[in-house]
Amino acid sequence: MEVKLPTFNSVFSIDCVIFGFEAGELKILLIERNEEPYKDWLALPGYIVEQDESIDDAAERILYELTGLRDLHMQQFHTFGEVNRHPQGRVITVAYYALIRINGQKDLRPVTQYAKKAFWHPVNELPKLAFDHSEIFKTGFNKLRRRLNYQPIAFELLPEKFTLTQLQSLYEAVLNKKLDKRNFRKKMLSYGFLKELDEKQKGVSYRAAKLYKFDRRKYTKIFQNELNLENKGKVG
Amino acid sequence: MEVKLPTFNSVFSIDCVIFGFEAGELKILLIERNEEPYKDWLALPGYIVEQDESIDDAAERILYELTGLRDLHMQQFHTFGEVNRHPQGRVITVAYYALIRINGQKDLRPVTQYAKKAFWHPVNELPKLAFDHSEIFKTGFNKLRRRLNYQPIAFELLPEKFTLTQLQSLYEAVLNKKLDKRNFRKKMLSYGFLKELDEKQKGVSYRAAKLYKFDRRKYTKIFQNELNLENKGKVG
DNA sequence: ATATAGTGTGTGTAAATTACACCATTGAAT
DNA sequence: ATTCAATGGTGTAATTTACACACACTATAT
Repeated sequence: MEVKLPTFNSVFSIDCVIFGFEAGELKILLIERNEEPYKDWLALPGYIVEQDESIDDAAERILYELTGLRDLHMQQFHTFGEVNRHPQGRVITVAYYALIRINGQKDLRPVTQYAKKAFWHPVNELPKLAFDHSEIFKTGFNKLRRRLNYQPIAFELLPEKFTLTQLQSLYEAVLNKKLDKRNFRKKMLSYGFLKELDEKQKGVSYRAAKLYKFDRRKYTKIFQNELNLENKGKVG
Repeated sequence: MEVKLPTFNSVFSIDCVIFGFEAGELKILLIERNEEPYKDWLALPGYIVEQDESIDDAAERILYELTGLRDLHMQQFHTFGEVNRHPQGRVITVAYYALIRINGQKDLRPVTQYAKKAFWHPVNELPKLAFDHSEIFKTGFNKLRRRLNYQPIAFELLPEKFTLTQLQSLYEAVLNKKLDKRNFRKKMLSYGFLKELDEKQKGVSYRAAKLYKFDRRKYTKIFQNELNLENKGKVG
């Protein structure tokens, strides 16, 4: 059945690439669309920017409306402006990404009818996505990789208390390569912004590892005068 | 005298931060505006995107119309979408940057009446710019700095034949810090994509340095299989 | 209760990279 | 001819990175 669609001109939209980390796997948030075009397809959460909101505000609103997630720290990473990227007309989209702890989150519940549901999907073996969203995801993943090297973003994906092995496996999942355990530990600990706790891991059937947490105050104290973390912030 | 201006909604524009290198100094391209708002102010070259052109195409066209420069390899780096960044209405602008050899270029000649003239200005001690262009410049400069570390962009700023000292002083100008001469040479040469020429510098009143050129074929050959140049591509 | 297999924790050393300081060469000025 | 100013060009010590194995803990089988 062919559906007749309206066309429109000069529209800004936002698309979101939201990363989470769960069970040693890196995942992103997808929605199932409930609207033409690409009805029933999987897609990144995304929608149109209003006249009276900044694009940053729009990104937060849209993510909330499509997935129920709020208060993420989202950052734009690229703008996609091919003429025919949207079948209904000229839509330029600004892509944002954010990181989140999956465990701490409740259900994902779209609050508009534009999405049927929202769910996490491993970044490996993603299905085809609506529009040019596969390309948007790929670009976002590359940016994430780069940023991991100079910003303390990993801690936004992990639970508050984590082991060094968990931290390392996150780095490995994002960078898609094995890292050296000794050096990773040495380097991470040498920064001084990881706080060693008295607790140990529980419920594991092997030697329990020490738990750590990220001390943001120390982090900003250490790096407040440094413009450039290229040497200090790099792991791997 | 107050000028009455039209207002408009939902407009995309492009702004360009074009870097050049001349006499050991890093410079950017500015225009003097010939149109309200901000008539007579200095600004980045920028204008509105048409309906039927991709933003990448628009960037090239707009730069050409305002400065006469063509065929630069421009890359977007950030999109600015505050509601009130433009006094006449909602304008979201995608900022692009590019690099160019100043020497090789002829006169700068705007081909529309929107700019009175276009000229190079050192990045140090920039005057106040129209709109939020000072912020756009600053963001672009930071991106340039980062990209210098993992892409061979320096060679786009230098003449075809250059000395290692020139290359180093460009890195120093962009990164705004002194680098170690020995390591810089060792590292640059170790990559293997610099071709040593039989020629030497001419017209200098001191010991003439060897000339080199960038061998892009070797570069792509060397790095074709590497996703990630973090270790190899880093200088400094 | 004891032995054993399995898995993750946690550490030392050699190789490679980076930081640093000096002498050499040339042309211009006197 | 001598000195000065400017840049070219190289060796060594300090730091960072790469790499492999012994030990601790748990679960399971006997």
